[in-house]
Amino acid sequence: MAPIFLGTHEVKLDSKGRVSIPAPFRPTLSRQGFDGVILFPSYKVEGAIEGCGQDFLNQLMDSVNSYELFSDAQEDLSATIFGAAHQLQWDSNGRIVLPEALISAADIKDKAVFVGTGALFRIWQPERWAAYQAARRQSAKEKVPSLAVKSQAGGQSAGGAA
Amino acid sequence: MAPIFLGTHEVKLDSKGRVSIPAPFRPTLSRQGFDGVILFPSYKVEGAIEGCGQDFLNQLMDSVNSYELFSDAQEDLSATIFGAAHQLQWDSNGRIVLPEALISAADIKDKAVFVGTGALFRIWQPERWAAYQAARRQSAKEKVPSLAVKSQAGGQSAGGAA
DNA sequence: TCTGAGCCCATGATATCCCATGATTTCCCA
DNA sequence: TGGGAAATCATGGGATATCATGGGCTCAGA
Repeated sequence: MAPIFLGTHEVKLDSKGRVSIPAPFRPTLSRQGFDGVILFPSYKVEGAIEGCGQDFLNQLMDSVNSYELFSDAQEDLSATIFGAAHQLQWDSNGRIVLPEALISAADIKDKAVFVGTGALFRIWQPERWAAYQAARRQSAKEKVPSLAVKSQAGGQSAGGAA
Repeated sequence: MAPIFLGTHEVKLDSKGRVSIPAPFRPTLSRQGFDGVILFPSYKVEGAIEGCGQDFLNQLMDSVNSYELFSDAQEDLSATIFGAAHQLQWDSNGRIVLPEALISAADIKDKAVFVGTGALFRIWQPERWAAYQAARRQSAKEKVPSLAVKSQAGGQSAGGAA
Protein backbone atom coordinates (compact mmCIF):
# COMPACT_ATOMS: atom_id res chain seq x y z
CA MET A 1 0.00 0.00 0.00
CA ALA A 2 1.63 3.15 -1.17
CA PRO A 3 1.73 5.99 1.34
CA ILE A 4 0.95 8.48 -1.35
CA PHE A 5 -1.93 9.79 -3.41
CA LEU A 6 -2.06 8.74 -7.03
CA GLY A 7 -4.43 9.01 -9.91
CA THR A 8 -7.38 11.09 -11.00
CA HIS A 9 -10.89 10.44 -9.76
CA GLU A 10 -14.01 12.29 -10.79
CA VAL A 11 -16.88 12.39 -8.34
CA LYS A 12 -20.27 14.08 -8.23
CA LEU A 13 -21.68 16.49 -5.73
CA ASP A 14 -25.12 15.35 -4.69
CA SER A 15 -28.02 17.59 -3.75
CA LYS A 16 -26.59 18.05 -0.27
CA GLY A 17 -23.17 19.06 -1.47
CA ARG A 18 -21.56 15.79 -0.52
CA VAL A 19 -18.67 14.17 -2.36
CA SER A 20 -17.16 10.72 -2.00
CA ILE A 21 -13.50 10.64 -1.08
CA PRO A 22 -12.02 8.28 -3.67
CA ALA A 23 -11.71 4.87 -2.06
CA PRO A 24 -7.98 4.50 -2.85
CA PHE A 25 -7.25 7.64 -0.85
CA ARG A 26 -9.05 6.57 2.27
CA PRO A 27 -6.62 4.00 3.66
CA THR A 28 -3.78 6.46 3.19
CA LEU A 29 -5.67 9.09 5.11
CA SER A 30 -6.93 6.78 7.83
CA ARG A 31 -3.42 5.65 8.59
CA GLN A 32 -2.52 9.23 9.37
CA GLY A 33 -4.65 9.41 12.43
CA PHE A 34 -8.30 9.88 11.64
CA ASP A 35 -10.95 9.04 9.07
CA GLY A 36 -11.01 12.36 7.36
CA VAL A 37 -9.19 14.93 5.32
CA ILE A 38 -7.77 18.38 5.73
CA LEU A 39 -8.69 20.79 2.97
CA PHE A 40 -7.45 24.29 2.28
CA PRO A 41 -7.38 26.58 -0.72
CA SER A 42 -4.21 26.24 -2.74
CA TYR A 43 -2.22 29.44 -2.63
CA LYS A 44 0.12 28.05 -5.26
CA VAL A 45 -2.52 27.25 -7.82
CA GLU A 46 -5.48 29.54 -8.17
CA GLY A 47 -8.74 27.72 -8.21
CA ALA A 48 -7.69 24.45 -6.67
CA ILE A 49 -8.30 22.93 -3.26
CA GLU A 50 -5.44 21.16 -1.54
CA GLY A 51 -6.15 18.06 0.47
CA CYS A 52 -3.99 16.02 2.77
CA GLY A 53 -3.91 13.98 5.94
CA GLN A 54 -2.53 14.67 9.34
CA ASP A 55 1.04 13.84 8.35
CA PHE A 56 1.42 16.53 5.79
CA LEU A 57 0.02 19.11 8.14
CA ASN A 58 2.53 18.09 10.78
CA GLN A 59 5.31 18.30 8.25
CA LEU A 60 4.14 21.75 7.33
CA MET A 61 4.18 22.84 10.93
CA ASP A 62 7.74 21.60 11.30
CA SER A 63 8.80 23.42 8.21
CA VAL A 64 7.49 26.65 9.62
CA ASN A 65 10.32 26.55 12.12
CA SER A 66 12.92 25.46 9.64
CA TYR A 67 15.68 27.94 8.89
CA GLU A 68 16.02 26.43 5.46
CA LEU A 69 12.95 28.19 4.29
CA PHE A 70 12.29 31.84 3.98
CA SER A 71 10.69 32.91 7.18
CA ASP A 72 8.51 35.52 5.58
CA ALA A 73 7.24 33.08 3.04
CA GLN A 74 6.69 30.50 5.69
CA GLU A 75 4.82 33.00 7.76
CA ASP A 76 2.50 33.75 4.90
CA LEU A 77 2.19 30.14 4.02
CA SER A 78 1.29 28.91 7.44
CA ALA A 79 -1.12 31.74 8.04
CA THR A 80 -2.82 31.06 4.75
CA ILE A 81 -3.04 27.35 5.16
CA PHE A 82 -3.78 26.98 8.82
CA GLY A 83 -6.21 29.83 8.80
CA ALA A 84 -8.26 28.57 5.90
CA ALA A 85 -8.01 24.86 6.53
CA HIS A 86 -10.98 22.64 7.18
CA GLN A 87 -10.74 19.33 8.95
CA LEU A 88 -13.51 17.11 7.70
CA GLN A 89 -14.43 13.65 8.82
CA TRP A 90 -16.10 11.44 6.27
CA ASP A 91 -19.33 9.64 6.99
CA SER A 92 -20.02 5.91 6.97
CA ASN A 93 -20.01 5.97 3.18
CA GLY A 94 -16.74 7.86 2.86
CA ARG A 95 -18.30 11.20 2.00
CA ILE A 96 -17.67 14.72 3.18
CA VAL A 97 -19.53 17.95 2.67
CA LEU A 98 -17.38 20.46 0.85
CA PRO A 99 -17.40 23.79 2.71
CA GLU A 100 -18.98 26.62 0.81
CA ALA A 101 -15.81 28.72 0.99
CA LEU A 102 -13.83 26.06 -0.84
CA ILE A 103 -16.52 25.31 -3.37
CA SER A 104 -16.70 28.91 -4.47
CA ALA A 105 -12.92 29.32 -4.44
CA ALA A 106 -12.57 26.39 -6.83
CA ASP A 107 -15.70 27.27 -8.78
CA ILE A 108 -17.01 23.77 -8.35
CA LYS A 109 -20.52 23.04 -9.55
CA ASP A 110 -21.83 19.51 -9.72
CA LYS A 111 -18.62 17.61 -10.34
CA ALA A 112 -15.18 17.57 -8.79
CA VAL A 113 -11.92 15.88 -9.65
CA PHE A 114 -9.57 14.46 -7.04
CA VAL A 115 -6.00 14.43 -8.32
CA GLY A 116 -3.23 12.69 -6.42
CA THR A 117 0.04 14.62 -6.37
CA GLY A 118 2.11 12.41 -4.13
CA ALA A 119 2.12 13.66 -0.56
CA LEU A 120 -1.19 15.41 -1.04
CA PHE A 121 -4.04 15.67 -3.46
CA ARG A 122 -6.04 18.41 -5.09
CA ILE A 123 -9.69 18.94 -5.79
CA TRP A 124 -10.59 20.73 -9.01
CA GLN A 125 -13.44 21.75 -11.12
CA PRO A 126 -13.07 19.26 -13.99
CA GLU A 127 -12.49 21.71 -16.81
CA ARG A 128 -9.95 23.64 -14.83
CA TRP A 129 -8.02 20.52 -14.09
CA ALA A 130 -7.96 19.51 -17.73
CA ALA A 131 -6.53 22.86 -18.71
CA TYR A 132 -4.03 22.92 -15.91
CA GLN A 133 -2.85 19.40 -16.60
CA ALA A 134 -2.25 20.12 -20.25
CA ALA A 135 -0.21 23.20 -19.40
CA ARG A 136 1.86 21.42 -16.80
CA ARG A 137 2.55 18.45 -18.96
CA GLN A 138 3.94 20.70 -21.63
CA SER A 139 6.02 22.55 -19.11
CA ALA A 140 7.42 19.34 -17.66
CA LYS A 141 8.53 18.15 -21.07
CA GLU A 142 10.44 21.31 -21.69
CA LYS A 143 12.01 21.75 -18.31
CA VAL A 144 12.74 18.27 -17.10
CA PRO A 145 13.74 16.21 -20.12
CA SER A 146 16.11 13.97 -18.20
CA LEU A 147 13.73 12.98 -15.48
CA ALA A 148 13.87 9.26 -16.06
CA VAL A 149 17.65 9.10 -16.10
CA LYS A 150 17.99 11.17 -13.02
CA SER A 151 15.53 9.09 -11.08
CA GLN A 152 17.14 5.80 -12.01
CA ALA A 153 20.49 7.11 -10.88
CA GLY A 154 19.21 7.16 -7.32
CA GLY A 155 17.31 10.35 -6.77
CA GLN A 156 20.31 12.62 -6.86
CA SER A 157 19.21 16.03 -7.99
CA ALA A 158 21.15 16.98 -11.09
CA GLY A 159 20.30 20.54 -11.84
CA GLY A 160 18.12 21.26 -14.80
CA ALA A 161 15.01 22.56 -13.17
CA ALA A 162 15.88 23.14 -9.56
CA MET B 1 16.56 -12.80 -10.37
CA ALA B 2 17.61 -9.67 -12.17
CA PRO B 3 15.76 -6.68 -10.76
CA ILE B 4 14.91 -5.49 -14.20
CA PHE B 5 12.32 -5.98 -16.90
CA LEU B 6 13.36 -7.73 -20.08
CA GLY B 7 11.72 -9.10 -23.17
CA THR B 8 8.61 -8.57 -25.21
CA HIS B 9 5.30 -10.16 -24.31
CA GLU B 10 2.03 -9.86 -26.18
CA VAL B 11 -1.16 -10.35 -24.23
CA LYS B 12 -4.86 -10.08 -24.96
CA LEU B 13 -7.48 -7.89 -23.38
CA ASP B 14 -10.47 -9.97 -22.43
CA SER B 15 -14.08 -8.82 -22.46
CA LYS B 16 -13.61 -7.12 -19.11
CA GLY B 17 -10.55 -5.19 -20.18
CA ARG B 18 -8.17 -7.33 -18.20
CA VAL B 19 -4.61 -8.14 -19.21
CA SER B 20 -2.17 -10.59 -17.72
CA ILE B 21 1.01 -9.09 -16.41
CA PRO B 22 3.72 -11.20 -18.06
CA ALA B 23 4.78 -13.81 -15.55
CA PRO B 24 8.50 -12.89 -15.73
CA PHE B 25 7.67 -9.37 -14.60
CA ARG B 26 5.73 -10.36 -11.53
CA PRO B 27 8.50 -11.43 -9.17
CA THR B 28 10.36 -8.23 -9.94
CA LEU B 29 7.31 -6.20 -9.07
CA SER B 30 6.32 -8.20 -6.02
CA ARG B 31 9.75 -7.75 -4.48
CA GLN B 32 9.18 -4.02 -4.57
CA GLY B 33 6.53 -4.07 -1.92
CA PHE B 34 3.20 -5.08 -3.33
CA ASP B 35 1.64 -7.35 -5.92
CA GLY B 36 0.86 -4.78 -8.52
CA VAL B 37 2.11 -2.21 -10.94
CA ILE B 38 2.10 1.51 -11.34
CA LEU B 39 1.15 2.73 -14.79
CA PHE B 40 1.25 6.19 -16.27
CA PRO B 41 1.32 7.69 -19.74
CA SER B 42 4.83 8.01 -21.05
CA TYR B 43 6.19 11.52 -20.97
CA LYS B 44 8.94 10.59 -23.39
CA VAL B 45 7.14 8.55 -25.98
CA GLU B 46 3.69 9.58 -27.11
CA GLY B 47 1.28 6.73 -27.22
CA ALA B 48 3.01 4.40 -24.81
CA ILE B 49 2.22 3.50 -21.22
CA GLU B 50 5.04 3.34 -18.72
CA GLY B 51 4.96 0.69 -16.04
CA CYS B 52 7.03 0.26 -12.94
CA GLY B 53 7.00 -0.98 -9.37
CA GLN B 54 7.07 0.72 -6.04
CA ASP B 55 10.82 1.32 -6.14
CA PHE B 56 10.75 3.53 -9.14
CA LEU B 57 7.86 5.47 -7.74
CA ASN B 58 9.72 6.01 -4.50
CA GLN B 59 12.70 7.29 -6.43
CA LEU B 60 10.40 9.60 -8.25
CA MET B 61 8.98 10.80 -4.96
CA ASP B 62 12.46 11.47 -3.64
CA SER B 63 13.32 13.25 -6.81
CA VAL B 64 10.25 15.41 -6.50
CA ASN B 65 10.86 16.05 -2.85
CA SER B 66 14.35 17.24 -3.58
CA TYR B 67 12.79 20.25 -5.15
CA GLU B 68 11.60 23.03 -2.97
CA LEU B 69 8.13 22.49 -1.63
CA PHE B 70 5.58 24.00 -3.98
CA SER B 71 8.24 24.87 -6.54
CA ASP B 72 7.42 25.03 -10.21
CA ALA B 73 9.37 21.92 -11.02
CA GLN B 74 7.64 19.97 -8.33
CA GLU B 75 4.37 21.25 -9.69
CA ASP B 76 5.09 20.00 -13.17
CA LEU B 77 6.23 16.59 -12.07
CA SER B 78 3.58 15.84 -9.54
CA ALA B 79 0.77 17.11 -11.69
CA THR B 80 2.02 15.26 -14.74
CA ILE B 81 3.09 11.95 -13.31
CA PHE B 82 1.28 11.39 -10.07
CA GLY B 83 -1.96 12.80 -11.35
CA ALA B 84 -1.98 10.48 -14.31
CA ALA B 85 -0.59 7.42 -12.53
CA HIS B 86 -2.59 4.38 -11.59
CA GLN B 87 -1.64 1.92 -8.93
CA LEU B 88 -3.12 -1.42 -9.85
CA GLN B 89 -3.04 -4.61 -7.89
CA TRP B 90 -3.23 -7.78 -9.89
CA ASP B 91 -5.71 -10.52 -9.09
CA SER B 92 -4.98 -14.12 -8.17
CA ASN B 93 -4.20 -14.86 -11.81
CA GLY B 94 -1.81 -11.97 -12.26
CA ARG B 95 -4.18 -9.75 -14.18
CA ILE B 96 -5.07 -6.09 -13.96
CA VAL B 97 -7.74 -4.04 -15.65
CA LEU B 98 -6.23 -1.33 -17.79
CA PRO B 99 -7.80 2.03 -16.92
CA GLU B 100 -9.79 3.60 -19.69
CA ALA B 101 -7.63 6.70 -19.68
CA LEU B 102 -4.51 4.69 -20.47
CA ILE B 103 -6.19 2.48 -23.02
CA SER B 104 -7.29 5.46 -25.04
CA ALA B 105 -3.98 7.25 -24.61
CA ALA B 106 -2.17 4.27 -26.08
CA ASP B 107 -4.94 3.47 -28.54
CA ILE B 108 -5.05 -0.12 -27.35
CA LYS B 109 -7.82 -2.34 -28.67
CA ASP B 110 -7.78 -6.05 -28.01
CA LYS B 111 -4.07 -6.68 -27.71
CA ALA B 112 -1.19 -5.11 -25.86
CA VAL B 113 2.56 -5.59 -25.85
CA PHE B 114 4.65 -5.43 -22.70
CA VAL B 115 8.21 -4.39 -23.45
CA GLY B 116 10.87 -4.50 -20.78
CA THR B 117 13.15 -1.48 -20.73
CA GLY B 118 15.26 -2.23 -17.68
CA ALA B 119 14.02 -0.43 -14.62
CA LEU B 120 10.68 0.13 -16.30
CA PHE B 121 8.54 -1.49 -18.90
CA ARG B 122 6.21 -0.11 -21.50
CA ILE B 123 2.83 -1.16 -22.75
CA TRP B 124 2.04 -0.57 -26.41
CA GLN B 125 -0.56 -1.15 -28.96
CA PRO B 126 1.17 -3.87 -31.05
CA GLU B 127 1.35 -1.97 -34.33
CA ARG B 128 2.67 1.12 -32.64
CA TRP B 129 5.34 -0.88 -30.93
CA ALA B 130 6.39 -2.44 -34.22
CA ALA B 131 6.61 0.95 -35.85
CA TYR B 132 8.48 2.45 -32.95
CA GLN B 133 10.92 -0.41 -32.81
CA ALA B 134 11.62 -0.20 -36.52
CA ALA B 135 12.19 3.52 -36.29
CA ARG B 136 14.51 3.09 -33.37
CA ARG B 137 16.60 0.48 -35.10
CA GLN B 138 16.96 2.59 -38.16
CA SER B 139 17.92 5.54 -36.07
CA ALA B 140 20.51 3.53 -34.18
CA LYS B 141 22.10 2.29 -37.39
CA GLU B 142 22.43 5.75 -38.79
CA LYS B 143 23.62 7.51 -35.70
CA VAL B 144 25.83 4.88 -34.11
CA PRO B 145 27.33 2.66 -36.79
CA SER B 146 29.47 0.84 -34.27
CA LEU B 147 26.51 -0.16 -32.16
CA ALA B 148 26.04 -3.49 -33.84
CA VAL B 149 29.57 -4.56 -33.05
CA LYS B 150 29.31 -3.43 -29.49
CA SER B 151 26.01 -5.16 -29.00
CA GLN B 152 27.32 -8.50 -30.18
CA ALA B 153 30.06 -8.30 -27.61
CA GLY B 154 27.83 -7.37 -24.74
CA GLY B 155 24.60 -9.19 -25.50
CA GLN B 156 21.85 -8.10 -27.82
CA SER B 157 18.88 -6.38 -26.29
CA ALA B 158 15.70 -8.34 -25.83
CA GLY B 159 14.05 -6.52 -28.67
CA GLY B 160 15.83 -8.77 -31.08
CA ALA B 161 13.51 -11.63 -30.27
CA ALA B 162 10.43 -9.92 -31.64
C1' DT C 1 -41.59 24.68 14.28
C1' DC C 2 -38.02 25.29 11.00
C1' DT C 3 -33.41 24.30 9.27
C1' DG C 4 -29.33 22.00 8.70
C1' DA C 5 -26.18 18.34 9.79
C1' DG C 6 -25.26 13.75 10.51
C1' DC C 7 -26.84 9.02 10.20
C1' DC C 8 -28.41 4.89 7.99
C1' DC C 9 -30.37 2.19 4.17
C1' DA C 10 -31.14 1.18 -0.83
C1' DT C 11 -29.40 0.60 -5.45
C1' DG C 12 -26.92 0.14 -9.73
C1' DA C 13 -22.47 -0.14 -11.54
C1' DT C 14 -18.03 -1.71 -11.18
C1' DA C 15 -14.23 -4.23 -9.60
C1' DT C 16 -12.58 -8.36 -7.27
C1' DC C 17 -12.34 -13.13 -6.28
C1' DC C 18 -12.48 -17.71 -7.54
C1' DC C 19 -12.81 -21.72 -10.43
C1' DA C 20 -12.33 -23.79 -15.08
C1' DT C 21 -9.95 -24.70 -19.50
C1' DG C 22 -6.58 -25.33 -23.00
C1' DA C 23 -1.96 -24.57 -24.48
C1' DT C 24 2.76 -24.58 -23.50
C1' DT C 25 6.62 -25.51 -21.13
C1' DT C 26 9.31 -28.03 -17.70
C1' DC C 27 10.65 -32.00 -15.48
C1' DC C 28 11.43 -36.80 -14.78
C1' DC C 29 12.42 -41.29 -15.96
C1' DA C 30 13.06 -45.15 -18.71
C1' DT D 1 17.24 -39.02 -25.85
C1' DG D 2 12.27 -39.65 -26.53
C1' DG D 3 7.91 -39.64 -24.33
C1' DG D 4 4.74 -38.77 -20.95
C1' DA D 5 3.43 -36.66 -16.43
C1' DA D 6 3.14 -32.44 -14.02
C1' DA D 7 3.45 -27.60 -13.50
C1' DT D 8 2.95 -22.94 -15.34
C1' DC D 9 0.54 -19.59 -17.73
C1' DA D 10 -2.78 -16.90 -20.44
C1' DT D 11 -7.49 -16.63 -20.93
C1' DG D 12 -12.68 -17.07 -20.12
C1' DG D 13 -16.61 -16.46 -17.28
C1' DG D 14 -19.74 -16.65 -13.13
C1' DA D 15 -20.33 -15.27 -8.30
C1' DT D 16 -19.42 -11.87 -4.81
C1' DA D 17 -17.85 -7.67 -2.54
C1' DT D 18 -16.93 -2.82 -2.94
C1' DC D 19 -17.95 1.73 -4.29
C1' DA D 20 -20.32 5.96 -5.68
C1' DT D 21 -24.55 7.88 -5.39
C1' DG D 22 -29.43 8.91 -4.13
C1' DG D 23 -32.78 9.55 -0.68
C1' DG D 24 -35.10 9.40 3.82
C1' DC D 25 -34.94 9.83 8.89
C1' DT D 26 -33.56 11.71 13.32
C1' DC D 27 -31.61 14.92 16.40
C1' DA D 28 -30.01 19.56 17.86
C1' DG D 29 -30.01 24.30 17.86
C1' DA D 30 -32.39 28.57 16.65
